[in-house]
Amino acid sequence: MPVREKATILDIAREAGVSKSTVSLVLQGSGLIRPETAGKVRKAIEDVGYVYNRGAANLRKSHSNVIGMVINDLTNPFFAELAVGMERVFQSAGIVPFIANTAENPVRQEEVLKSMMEQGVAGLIVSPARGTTAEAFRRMQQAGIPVVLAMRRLREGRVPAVVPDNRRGATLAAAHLIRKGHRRLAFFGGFSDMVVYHERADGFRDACEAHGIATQDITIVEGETNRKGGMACLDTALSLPNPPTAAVCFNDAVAFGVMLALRKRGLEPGRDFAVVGFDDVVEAQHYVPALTSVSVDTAGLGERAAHSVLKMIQSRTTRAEDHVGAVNLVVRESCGPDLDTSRDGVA
Amino acid sequence: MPVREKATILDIAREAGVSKSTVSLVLQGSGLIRPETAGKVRKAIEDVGYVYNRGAANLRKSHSNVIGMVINDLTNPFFAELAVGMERVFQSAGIVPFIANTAENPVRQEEVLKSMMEQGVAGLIVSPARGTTAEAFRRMQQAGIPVVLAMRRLREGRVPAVVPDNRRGATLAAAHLIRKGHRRLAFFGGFSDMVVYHERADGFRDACEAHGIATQDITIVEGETNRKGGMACLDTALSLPNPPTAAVCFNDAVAFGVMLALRKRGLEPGRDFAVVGFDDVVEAQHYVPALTSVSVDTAGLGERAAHSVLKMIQSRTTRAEDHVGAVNLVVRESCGPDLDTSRDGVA
DNA sequence: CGTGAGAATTAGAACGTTCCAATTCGCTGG
DNA sequence: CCAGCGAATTGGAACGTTCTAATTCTCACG
Repeated sequence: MPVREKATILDIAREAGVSKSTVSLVLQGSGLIRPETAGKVRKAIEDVGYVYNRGAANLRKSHSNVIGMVINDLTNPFFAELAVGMERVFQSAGIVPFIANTAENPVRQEEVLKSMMEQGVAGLIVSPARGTTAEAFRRMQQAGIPVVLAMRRLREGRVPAVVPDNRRGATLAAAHLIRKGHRRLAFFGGFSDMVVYHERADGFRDACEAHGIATQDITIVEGETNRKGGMACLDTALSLPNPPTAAVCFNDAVAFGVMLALRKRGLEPGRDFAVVGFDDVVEAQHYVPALTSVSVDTAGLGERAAHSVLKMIQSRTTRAEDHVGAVNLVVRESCGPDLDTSRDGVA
Repeated sequence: MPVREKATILDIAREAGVSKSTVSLVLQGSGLIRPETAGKVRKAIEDVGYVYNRGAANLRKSHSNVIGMVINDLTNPFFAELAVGMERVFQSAGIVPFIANTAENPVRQEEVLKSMMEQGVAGLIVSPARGTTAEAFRRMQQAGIPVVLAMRRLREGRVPAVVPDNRRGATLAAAHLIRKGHRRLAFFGGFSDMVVYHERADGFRDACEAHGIATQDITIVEGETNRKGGMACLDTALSLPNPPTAAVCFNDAVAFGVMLALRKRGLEPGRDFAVVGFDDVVEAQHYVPALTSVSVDTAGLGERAAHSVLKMIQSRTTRAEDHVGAVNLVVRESCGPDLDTSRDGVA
């Protein structure tokens, strides 16, 4: 491979015997150029192995076609689905989104956001790391770069968000358990510094209250939002004096953890303890037992968020309406059959 | 939010009462500047809300600190793990990798690679989409941009790759099944236009041959490398006249599919049919039954690949040694206990 | 054969940074 | 008080593109 210097627009102008302006015009597909000339230019481009320098171009154009996607946990299949939804709409808009992972780390997130800005992104879709404040987005607001939050909103600050109806989802889940005959319920996972946590936990409480579940029969255990956290939550809850017989989990990962921990204790999820998840990731239906979960149409929310940024970019505004996506409960096997109300649960 | 024009280095120079050169120096942390002056500059930067324009800078510097990561299926947790490994090393090198997904689509991959080049990436780690040819990387070779393939290598062409020892892994898996007493074996999933497929299938055949399994007792079924593909493979295989009693699967996703399909037929994975996966994704250990799988230290390979590009970038070369990562079989429950050799399998 | 009116092409000034070379500053020593 | 030196600062060209305004072609028409 010849390590020839990287070709510029002038090189290919010389090669094709035209001016750099002409080449530029061809590059942006202007109809002004005689097809014959355009052909010559395109051939030269191919011959020389020219690669367009978008950085240089943006210097003048001031609008790039890159959109950044900042995600807090690439490892959670849930976020991969979100990404997939977004990509669908960007692809058809001829845009290549750049994804970056923050691993739930605000410091890393700061770096990532900085890097994206420096790169000159036209817009940003962010699923913020735990503990993110509106402050983190001041820079973008200042620079007029559209930001849409996905899946998680901020406590304060006016950053538009696309989120599922967390409260209602949790209400549905809890009501389902109560309808099944459970009277001692738990909510597992999440931390009180996350807005989503409050929304879901509140929805859970709503249902308990509406159905007259006594406060002392409600167990709430905070914990990490992954399998490990779920396992820990269950262990904590079952060692309590008045243990629950069923749980609404912060998300599916936590639910899987809970089921794992149940098995480890020789209890069968669904029969000995009912579990509901949240998010309805693809694995939920394949698990044994299949997980009852609140479905949130992740990919759909991703699409929605993508459309939002696109529109904001076009209308050069930095604000937009929030969007709250519908949720619905997908009943599978992890809550077992209706509980005999005379039976008193398990421990 | 004041939609003030975006500030440049000159604005902050004016603000701080120094020259643009000084600001530039401060920006790159030169020790030449009097600390006092640097302080003034940094304050101005903060006040004005300046964001560095890396595009403009690269115009002169000609080396960026962006590294691209092109992945063929973000949805597969396996690749998310790969990404995580890479990020670990990039993070400590102060580099923010940009990830893009090709969804196993060579056309999309072409777009993505083009976009990354235009963005001026310093190097690329690519897990190529199915059917990718060396041709796809000619551009980068020409431009002297280091490319390292991860997890999949190309049939032809000299693009350095970091891959697991596929052949040996498949051999281990098959040998395990044979040791358990199985005599009619299958290999499920993957397509013959994938190099990995050949490596794994060959390893499988090696073991069969070494242990004297007759050719007519070997079933090979191609299929998609996801759950759906696995289900299809099992269905096909069990409808054959001389059906297998155990299978080595192309990857864990296929293995999960196979187990699903077994259940659907009322067969119990592990007891009625033995299954081995490949990749050992985190879910493998949590599945019921836990999946026996070939572990490949995905994150480790990711790290390795990352180090490779870094080194290539530094030494401005475009070639490097291949790296073949060690594999080992993690035995769990999906192959059941040793098979009674008098028993004749199932169908 | 001259004249316009488009159509097609082009020169040249930006854009925001880096970096070399040149300038100025602050001292020390004579 | 000045020479001289290193430290600190700065001017200006260059990087690869876009875009406006200007120029040159081409050709139909009188």
